[in-house]
Amino acid sequence: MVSIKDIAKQAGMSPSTVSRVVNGKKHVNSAKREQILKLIEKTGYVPNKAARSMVLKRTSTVGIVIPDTFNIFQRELFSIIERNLESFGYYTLFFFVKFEDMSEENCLAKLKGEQPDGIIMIHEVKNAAFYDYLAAAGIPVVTSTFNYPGIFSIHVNEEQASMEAVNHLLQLGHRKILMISGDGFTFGRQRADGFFQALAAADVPWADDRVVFVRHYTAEFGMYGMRELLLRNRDFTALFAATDELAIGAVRALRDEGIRVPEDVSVMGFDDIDISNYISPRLTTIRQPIKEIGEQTALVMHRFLSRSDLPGSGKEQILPHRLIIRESTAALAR
Amino acid sequence: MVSIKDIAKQAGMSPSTVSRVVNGKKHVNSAKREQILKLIEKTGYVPNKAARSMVLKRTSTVGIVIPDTFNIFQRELFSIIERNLESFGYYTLFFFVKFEDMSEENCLAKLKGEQPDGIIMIHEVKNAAFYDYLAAAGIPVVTSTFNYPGIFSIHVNEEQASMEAVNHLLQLGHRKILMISGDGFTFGRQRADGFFQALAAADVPWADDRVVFVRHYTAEFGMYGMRELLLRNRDFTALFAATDELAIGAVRALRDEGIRVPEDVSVMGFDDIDISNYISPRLTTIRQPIKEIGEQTALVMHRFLSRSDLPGSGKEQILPHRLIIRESTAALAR
DNA sequence: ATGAAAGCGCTAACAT
DNA sequence: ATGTTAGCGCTTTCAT
Repeated sequence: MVSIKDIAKQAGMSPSTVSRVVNGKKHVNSAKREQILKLIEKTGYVPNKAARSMVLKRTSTVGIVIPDTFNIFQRELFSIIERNLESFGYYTLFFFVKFEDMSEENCLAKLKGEQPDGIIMIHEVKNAAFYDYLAAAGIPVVTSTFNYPGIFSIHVNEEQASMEAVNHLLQLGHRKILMISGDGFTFGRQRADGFFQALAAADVPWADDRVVFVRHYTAEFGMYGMRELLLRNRDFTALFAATDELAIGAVRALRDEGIRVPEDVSVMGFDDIDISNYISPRLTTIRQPIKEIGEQTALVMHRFLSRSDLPGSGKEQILPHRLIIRESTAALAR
Repeated sequence: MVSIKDIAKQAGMSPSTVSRVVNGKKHVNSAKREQILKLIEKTGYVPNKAARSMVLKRTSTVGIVIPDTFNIFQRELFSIIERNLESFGYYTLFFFVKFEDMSEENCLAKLKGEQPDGIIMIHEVKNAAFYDYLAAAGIPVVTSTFNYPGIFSIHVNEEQASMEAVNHLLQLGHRKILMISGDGFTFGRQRADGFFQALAAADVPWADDRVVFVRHYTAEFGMYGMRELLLRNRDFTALFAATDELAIGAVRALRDEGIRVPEDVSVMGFDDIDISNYISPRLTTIRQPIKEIGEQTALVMHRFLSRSDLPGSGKEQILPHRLIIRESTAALAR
């Protein structure tokens, strides 16, 4: 591995001069600069990140905390964040939190060793010690797609969005509406809350057994959830699933019972993942402004880190969602 | 940030002793060891990775090169690899290659700075300089899901798998079979080759315009590809898509024209991504042994790195695929 | 068994 | 404008 010393020696100059060139500092004779640049090109020299971090006491790295089982929506989100972070000159480090005991602790230990300059959380870690450590260590944190007290958060208004989803169903004439959500994260509860609120606002009587909370927000669990609901009571005409993947699984379970979507039952999703526009029926859903969320997340982090401009007065940024009406919902027959 | 010196000072010992304890070396008085361990626990000390890498000249980090636009199959794969790598004690670093000029160079530069101990490639980088650098730098490389001359590769037999897919269609009585593949990567060409070979072996006449190569292996491009094919010639009864996502998009395009799957046209996918078993119709596809591929990839890398056991004589490991028959294919209606 | 000292590659203060 | 020096946190000889 060619080091700064090698370059210096070959150029007959000191390491400092080379360092100045590498970092684009002023006060270097332009002829020498040229020469060094040429040498760098020739040798393929690239500064050693570890060495640099050590003296600078920063790593130029942003950690992204994300569930090991990230869904398609999260996958798209972190791609966008990564891209934007890169454009600001940061490296990205992923911390995958697994669905296991100790995984959060594990992740925290890793994080301590890696010392990222900032942390973006796309996953809601349960252990408060996690946030406490970050706060104590003075590491800037931004949460994306959920909010955590005291932390800068970028997300949509989940309740509001859910209410709109349910209102869409209500406007279509549906009254007997079911919901599948998850109990894992705050957004699952928020989306369920929006569901309850919308129903209450419309004076639609509603019973406890019309909602089921499953363990994961996947198609597989959507199918299980729907089967459970089907077992309980078959008198319904619409379903609101807390994520598109859940919706896809639910549609599967419905079809397996010979129930047609949307002719017999309307189904709403949430997230508008890529595939939702291609499957049959195309899913009616709520779209989160994923691009904006990703861009804002990276931008806010950059501001924290560069201190060029502290994020606005507030502690959260709420971005607008949008109802996307497609084929999986229809007016109540008759 | 608490350092090894802090611990040493508090314990009234030297940094060397602390280092020995941290690294579980012998030759430390067990009472002192206890005391230090307690102190580490208390202070939450975690060794600084950068400092350690610098003296050790290794980072305990494995880089994973993956396309920015990774599909669901790749997402699952790298999750598995990451998990397994972690169990061997490695950190994982992701290098996302974007679909842009210079992105590979960019990625290579990053890689040089990060100095991972090994590289796992899930993405087939085009630029030979990439592989050349890795070889010259003596960094072990393992390619997963594709093979590259001279590099240890773990993958299925793509041609063979495609032939089986096509044979399934042939056995169902189909003769007029179309294909959608991509031109981006080797596997796209290999899967197309398998298609041609199977047709040739069965003496099925075939024309050039029955295959289309699209730019990305996504549902969106599957839809475009199918539309193109539909424009050319509507006389066909089956389609083989090089990935499940392509297949999903193709089914969309077919349906938009009122063509039923599988009643009018049978559709085969490849990869068996999660969602394929939930959508309608459930996709008939080829399953890659994703878990085994991921585990083997991590294991082979570990062997390279620990030198405990060099990977077997060969340079590749071919894992068995499997035909998964579901609902999107059916016997040719008379 | 333990400590002192050197050095990994780099940057920044300080000289010149 | 450029070089010299110290030091970031760690591990590893080499003494003792």
